[in-house]
Amino acid sequence: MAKETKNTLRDSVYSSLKAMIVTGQIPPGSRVTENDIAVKLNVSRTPVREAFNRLERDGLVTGRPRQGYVVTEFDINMFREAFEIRELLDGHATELAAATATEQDKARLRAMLAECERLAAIPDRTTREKFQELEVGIDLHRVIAEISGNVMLHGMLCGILDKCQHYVWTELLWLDEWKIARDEHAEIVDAICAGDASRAGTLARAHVRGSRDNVLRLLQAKSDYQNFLAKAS
Amino acid sequence: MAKETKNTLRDSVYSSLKAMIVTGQIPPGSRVTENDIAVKLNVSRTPVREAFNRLERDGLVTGRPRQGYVVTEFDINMFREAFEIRELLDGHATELAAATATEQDKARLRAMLAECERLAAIPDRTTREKFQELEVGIDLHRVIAEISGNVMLHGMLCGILDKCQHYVWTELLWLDEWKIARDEHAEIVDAICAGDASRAGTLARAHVRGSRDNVLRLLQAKSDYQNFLAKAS
DNA sequence: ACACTCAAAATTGTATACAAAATAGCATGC
DNA sequence: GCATGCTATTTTGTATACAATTTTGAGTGT
Repeated sequence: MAKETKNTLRDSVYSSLKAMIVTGQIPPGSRVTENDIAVKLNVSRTPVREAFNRLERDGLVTGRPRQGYVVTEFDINMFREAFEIRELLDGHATELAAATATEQDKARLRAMLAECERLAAIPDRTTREKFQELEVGIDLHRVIAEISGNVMLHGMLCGILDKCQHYVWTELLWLDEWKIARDEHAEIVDAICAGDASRAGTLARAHVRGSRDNVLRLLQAKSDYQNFLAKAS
Repeated sequence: MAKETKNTLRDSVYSSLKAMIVTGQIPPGSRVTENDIAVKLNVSRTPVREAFNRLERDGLVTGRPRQGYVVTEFDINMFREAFEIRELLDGHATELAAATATEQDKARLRAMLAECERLAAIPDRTTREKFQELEVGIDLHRVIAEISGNVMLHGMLCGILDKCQHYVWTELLWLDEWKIARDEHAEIVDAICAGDASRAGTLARAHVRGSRDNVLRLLQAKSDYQNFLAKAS
């Protein structure tokens, strides 16, 4: 049956499908039919269709009339676009969060930071644990957006972060060199806790740019590696 | 049948419903049942359901399981949130547009400006013509976002602009004092045509702030008027 | 061997039937 | 007369049946 059982089948199917897509279980570019999913999750096509509709709205799948759905393949351009927007939104959200965070909010952020540290310190990490660290790192930004108090901003940032997460997980997680900018996260949380909105915003924007450059560097490395393999064969 | 006939019924229903909601034909806060719409548009419930799903994702209706859908009532807070984000996104999009606009793009913007002028100059305007002027004014921002070249940014801005349009049309259009900031639009287009990204961005951000203040002022006037009526009765 | 045509299979789009849940109204009891 | 509980209606959630369209493949003709 479904992975997570919520109130309605539609929501449950949506969650399952989204998880399968974001984590790369269903690889980008692969064609997915309603029937496959319906059979796999043991439900009828109706809730599956509605889940697909929402996923299409999220930009995680693209579907053309009577031709089925394809898991979105993000190219480097979409990635650049997403990070360009993230710099604006994340920066602003972090400023707002620094200005309005309560003690409870601050404790929550520090706890996430600690969890990140804990996961990073595990000696021989499984892939699952590496996933988790990445996920907490991204969740930190979601929580900051939530603390900002701007509900719309929070929603939009969550949508973008989903896509970034999808991209990183499906394209780059095979690289062991991946590193989370733990220091930068810590600095941002510090600035928020100190209530220094201006500094928090500046740090957040720099962090987004840094993450972007880091990913672009890894993509280059990946491309080089693939070229090397192609030449060698 | 449906208002606009596109490829699929779902799309057609979506367009019709969205138009009815954004223009206030279906007033905010009113409950809408799938069956009503299905009967009204002479289609089955299935495409109506899918249209509602998309509208819910757009934030134009909110639906809870087995309780039907309600046209979203925007309060002043949502309005502030939307304009806060618009200032960021619109500003950035305008900067990008100024940096990359082709001659064709510039001609398109100038044509929209001219259309705005034409509609504004009509002596005794019908409500429909007032609608149109407002719509072209908002469309100008959509086109600028499109010209920016950042597809994701364009999509997000369109979503926000839909909501702003909805809010203004349903809450404020009854006021005759409404004025479009034609001069500001012209200045922005000028800056884009001159390729002055920095100035275009600054103007755009100021324009969003100005529009926000203008709407807030009108809201205050509306509130005062309603209080006056309440006291008088 | 290649290309073209037609048909069959697969897949989505739409409609309808049925089930479950929530709301509203009515009746009954206090 | 009011409150409470039950039933009936309304409405969404899900499943399935049917229609339309696209794709694929086989078969035939050149």
